[in-house]
Amino acid sequence: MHREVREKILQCLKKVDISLTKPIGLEIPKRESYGDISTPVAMDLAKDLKKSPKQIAELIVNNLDKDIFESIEIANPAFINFRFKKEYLFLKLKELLNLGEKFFSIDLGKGKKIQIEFVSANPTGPLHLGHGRGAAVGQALANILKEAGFHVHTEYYINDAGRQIELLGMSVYVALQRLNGKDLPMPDDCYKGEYINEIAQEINEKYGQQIYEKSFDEVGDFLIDYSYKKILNEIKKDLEDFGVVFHNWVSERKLYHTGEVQRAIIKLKELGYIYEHEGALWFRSSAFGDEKDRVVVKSDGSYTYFASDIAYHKNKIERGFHELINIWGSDHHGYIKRVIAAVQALGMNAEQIKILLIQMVNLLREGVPVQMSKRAGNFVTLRELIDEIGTDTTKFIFLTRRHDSHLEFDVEVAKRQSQENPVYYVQYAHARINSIFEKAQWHPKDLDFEIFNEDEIRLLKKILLYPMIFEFAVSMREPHRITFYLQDIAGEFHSYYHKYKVINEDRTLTETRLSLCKALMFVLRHGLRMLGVKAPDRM
RNA sequence: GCGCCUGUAGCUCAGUCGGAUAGAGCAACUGCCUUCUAAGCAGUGGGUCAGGGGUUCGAAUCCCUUCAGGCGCGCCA
Repeated sequence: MHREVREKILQCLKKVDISLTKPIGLEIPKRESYGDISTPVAMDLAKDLKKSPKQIAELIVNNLDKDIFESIEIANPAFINFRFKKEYLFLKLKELLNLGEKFFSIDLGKGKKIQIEFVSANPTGPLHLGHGRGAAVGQALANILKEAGFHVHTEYYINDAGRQIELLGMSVYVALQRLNGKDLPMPDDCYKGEYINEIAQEINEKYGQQIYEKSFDEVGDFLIDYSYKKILNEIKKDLEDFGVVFHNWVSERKLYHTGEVQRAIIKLKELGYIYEHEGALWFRSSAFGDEKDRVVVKSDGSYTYFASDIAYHKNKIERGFHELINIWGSDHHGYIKRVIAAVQALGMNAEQIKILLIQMVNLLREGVPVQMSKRAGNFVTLRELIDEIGTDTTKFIFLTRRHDSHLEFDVEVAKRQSQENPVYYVQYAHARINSIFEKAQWHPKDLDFEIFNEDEIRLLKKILLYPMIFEFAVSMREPHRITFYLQDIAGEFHSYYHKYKVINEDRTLTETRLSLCKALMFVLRHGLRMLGVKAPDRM
């Protein structure tokens, strides 16, 4: 619906020979008295055209094709407020009913290839809350972008090389020794969670003394391999149960083994961005706005983590994506500039890579902050949330915040609150509608939309504006906007449901109201599907 | 010390890259189940948008500054 408005304004501007410098802004007015949809475009144009905003607004209104509007008003300072004709609304409703959820598919992507890399947690321990948040956002983003016509490719980058993974092996080794009566202290930088002991236990049962009697040098590689693979499998299972699916899993090790890391450095050297200083090789990231240059090959000849990351991004670029989206924990923010610098050095525009930071999740229990440390083994896992709170609630809570705002997650409240939880509110609306359709047969033949009352028209308008919200969520890369809309429209429905009987003695009225419910059902299903949340038939 | 993020109702948070009289949910209080699901509805109260300056027709939004909180600042990963 909003697209027709935008289209008409564009046509009109063309007609009066005004060119735009930025896209036409459309808003849903705060007050109903301001109309159904509104644009501040006249005010935006005022500066460029050196005319009063009001004059421009009048010019636009006078030259506008008004067929779908009941009224168009100019309000102070120079908003143009549109109100749709009922017949037009009914036309759109019929279209929606015919198409179902396909009504909401739009082609904004035009086949553009986007890669989203998210979660990418080190396989040194179970996924925790923060990873869950990244997973929920990443998956929802993938869903909406795909729905909007982008070719979306999701990927998990496995940091299965380097120091952390070695520490994992060492942790298991020490746990194994302790299990067999040796009084070895667990080194400070080792992982201490219960899962380490479980892995040690498992290895002990399977292999016993042929492992623990040997030195770490002898069995380290085996332990590392065994442990990280086991953990990675757990991670995969957790994500699967959380409804998150990756098209691809990329191994950091592999980038080393195939020589891609080396080739990436050579490539940068050829491009003139690598120089030697104090025995190390540096990448000239300062040429792209980073505070200082960064080491890629240490003076002892080994690569830094950054080197493999460059290789990984080079690999992404070579696969021909038009846009890369990386979803990181906010504690990596200091890393952004150098990665964007590397991507630019390798020939991509800065606009083609977006790094979304997922802010910290502050964990509370009954209002009391819980200190989380992966190494200390003191944290709430995603698995725990899935089991105790459920995937739908967990996802919904994660998606009821902007990704870059801090989130307080009180586990006890989320568990206890199951009755007042916003996700149930939305799902309940769907279940209620479904129960209506279980009681009534819907034969959308003798519809008479003219009998809609004020409340029904309002609900219909809100339903028909969902595509605008959806489009906005897509272009801003902000799935949480859908979450808020769903809560809003669910509220409208509950209110309506309470006030009117959908099934009643009047055949035509019943059919017509059922049509409205059907339309809303499509919206709820679509929105929930985008968030990765179930739309249950009964509750 | 430098950098990034945040500061909106008692609490948790929205607020369409500058727009109209700042919005939800929770909590509190008052009502509503013989009627399509009460995981619901109707209503009431609640704000100097952290403080101060600036930019302009117009600021929660942009700039400067102060304060408060979080997170980063290795030839670690």
